Amino acid sequence: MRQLPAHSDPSYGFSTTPFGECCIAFSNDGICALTFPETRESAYADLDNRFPDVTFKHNDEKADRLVRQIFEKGSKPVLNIIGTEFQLSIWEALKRVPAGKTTTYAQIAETIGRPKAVRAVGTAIGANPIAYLIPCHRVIRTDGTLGGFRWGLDCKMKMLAYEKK
DNA sequence: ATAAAGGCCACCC
DNA sequence: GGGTGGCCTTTAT
Repeated sequence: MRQLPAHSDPSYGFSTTPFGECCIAFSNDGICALTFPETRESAYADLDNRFPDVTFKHNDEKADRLVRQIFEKGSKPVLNIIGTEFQLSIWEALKRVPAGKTTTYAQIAETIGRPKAVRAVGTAIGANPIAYLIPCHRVIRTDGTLGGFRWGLDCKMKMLAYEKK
C-alpha cells in the first residue's frame, strides 16, 4: 500500500463546518484525512494511527482556508487517498454517487464487481479517511435504514438533510 | 498463520 | 422488533 511521503510537508488543523468541528490533514499532494472527532485528542490519535510514520505540522490557518473552500464555495480540492486496492475501488465508487442521492452497501459491492463482499464493503466504507469529500454518508442499508456511521448517526443524518433539496 | 472483528444481508421467528 | 449463519477484508495476536 502506498504511503504518505514525509517530505511532502504534511500538516493538519481544525476548523468549523456545518456539521461541527473537523480535523483536516493535508500535504503538497492533497488532502489525506478529514474527520469529525469528539475531541482533539481523538483526532490526534486517529491521525497517528493511520499515518504512524508521519509527523504533521499544526496549521489551523491553512486548514481553515481549505474548509471554507469546501463548505462555502463547494469546490472539490485534490485528494490524496491512501488505502488498499480493495478500499480504493470502493472509495472511488463512492465519489460517483451524486449529492442528494443515496446508494446501498450491496449496490457498491455490485459496482466494484464483488457482489458477495457486502460485509467487507461496509468495513471498508467505515475506514474512509476523508469524510464528506468521499461521501460515505450517502450509503444506507438495503432495507432503507441508515446503517452505521463512524462519527454518529446524527452526523450522517445532518449531512443527508443538508444535501437533500 | 490464525483468530476476531466489523457502518451487511437474507432468512427465520 | 430480534436472532442466526454466511460472506469477505483487515488488523491484531
